[in-house]
Amino acid sequence: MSEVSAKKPSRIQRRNRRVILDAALNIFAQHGFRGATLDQIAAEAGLSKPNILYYFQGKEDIHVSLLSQLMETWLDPLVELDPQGDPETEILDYVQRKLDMARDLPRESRLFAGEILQGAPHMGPHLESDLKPLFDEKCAVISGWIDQGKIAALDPQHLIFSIWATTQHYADFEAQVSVLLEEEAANRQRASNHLRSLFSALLRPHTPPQSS
Amino acid sequence: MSEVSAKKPSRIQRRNRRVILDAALNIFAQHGFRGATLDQIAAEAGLSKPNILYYFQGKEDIHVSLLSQLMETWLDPLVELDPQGDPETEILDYVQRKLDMARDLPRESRLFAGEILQGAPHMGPHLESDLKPLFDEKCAVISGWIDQGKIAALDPQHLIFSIWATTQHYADFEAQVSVLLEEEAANRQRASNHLRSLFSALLRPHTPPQSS
DNA sequence: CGAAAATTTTACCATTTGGTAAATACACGA
DNA sequence: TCGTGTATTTACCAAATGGTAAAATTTTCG
Repeated sequence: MSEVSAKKPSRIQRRNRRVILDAALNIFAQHGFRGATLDQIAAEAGLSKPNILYYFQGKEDIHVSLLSQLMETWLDPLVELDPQGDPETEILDYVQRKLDMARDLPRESRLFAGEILQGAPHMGPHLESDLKPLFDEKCAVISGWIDQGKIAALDPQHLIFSIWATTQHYADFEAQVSVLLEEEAANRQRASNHLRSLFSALLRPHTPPQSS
Repeated sequence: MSEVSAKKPSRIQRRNRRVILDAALNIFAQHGFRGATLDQIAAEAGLSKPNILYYFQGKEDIHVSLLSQLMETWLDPLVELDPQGDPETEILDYVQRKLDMARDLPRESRLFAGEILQGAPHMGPHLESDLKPLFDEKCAVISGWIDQGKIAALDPQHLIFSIWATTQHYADFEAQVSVLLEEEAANRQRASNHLRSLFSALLRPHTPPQSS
């Protein structure tokens, strides 16, 4: 009986909450938290402002809902990094998953980036409780691989930072990337190849030229 | 004679404009353009709001002034990349300069990141006119090095993106980095070493990537 | 000094924005 | 079909915010 209001949500409730969150994701990702207005979100969702406030306590509530919902999706690729798998494959596949995610979910990437950029005012706890343990765990996995001589001696923490930075860059700095890159269909593949080379070179810097 | 109002600025003018821009940099970097208020900037600058509007046409004018002023500083490390120098040294030194800049000027990095994240609403022209030509020029330099067999066959454009992403990450995502890294004095050096390894590994192997 | 120009303050204003109260329309099970 | 709880709209409001007018103060310079 710890739940205060535990009515099961109706079909309309579920639909409208989903519609609102999707609209809010568009707006928040584009303008940031302060830059977004409830009127914009309402218009995007095709609902009236008071109607939106019927489903959410307020602007901040929507934002927080989006962020915590995003956390799961966001951490998923790292969760999948398998301690039992082949180290090089695992890490390069992780890079690829992160890149795919940045490409397929740019709104989510920008929402997250904006939040962190502002000092994570709505996410401090989540970072500590969700991200930090996972990060530490996977750093330990990578350290283990290094100790076993399976990959080069690199810095696990900063390796992960580099993977995050390079992959999310394509979503977060898309406005800049698109100015500098002529629009080509092959860009996606070129980015993927580049990152593969980049991190693959780091993992086996002293290995013979060929391996496959 | 093309200047409309070309009075030379007084000492007070120069001092106050500088004070305002510095205050605005603090506020804009922390809250973004929409999140920042003139009152905050005024308080930070120790001036009254109307007094600020005596020196700048409006909020947007301050923001634009900051951004165009920043452009020079920001591009400087890339300008210094010397086509005549040793390729590996030049690129690794560029990485180091960018990392130092992210560390020493985090406000500027975040201001820039926020602007790009929102789709560069105040910087589109600057990107085209200032950044793009420089970017293309330096990509050509790197391509030249590749053609001469001085470095591995890599993708110049995406290499530069990776350098930007990894270095600026430490400023832009500082809120996340500081949660995940225990505060150590050595972190700065560790990041530097890591990035050196990362890009150095990419440059060295002259083995063309396997296509599959 | 003293007047003109530059600078700063005081007192406002219009708009935007997050949010609310209450009335109204609707859905759905008995 | 009817009544009850759910969903939505209408009409607002108070605070915040970008900005202005004009008076008052300070600086500059002949």
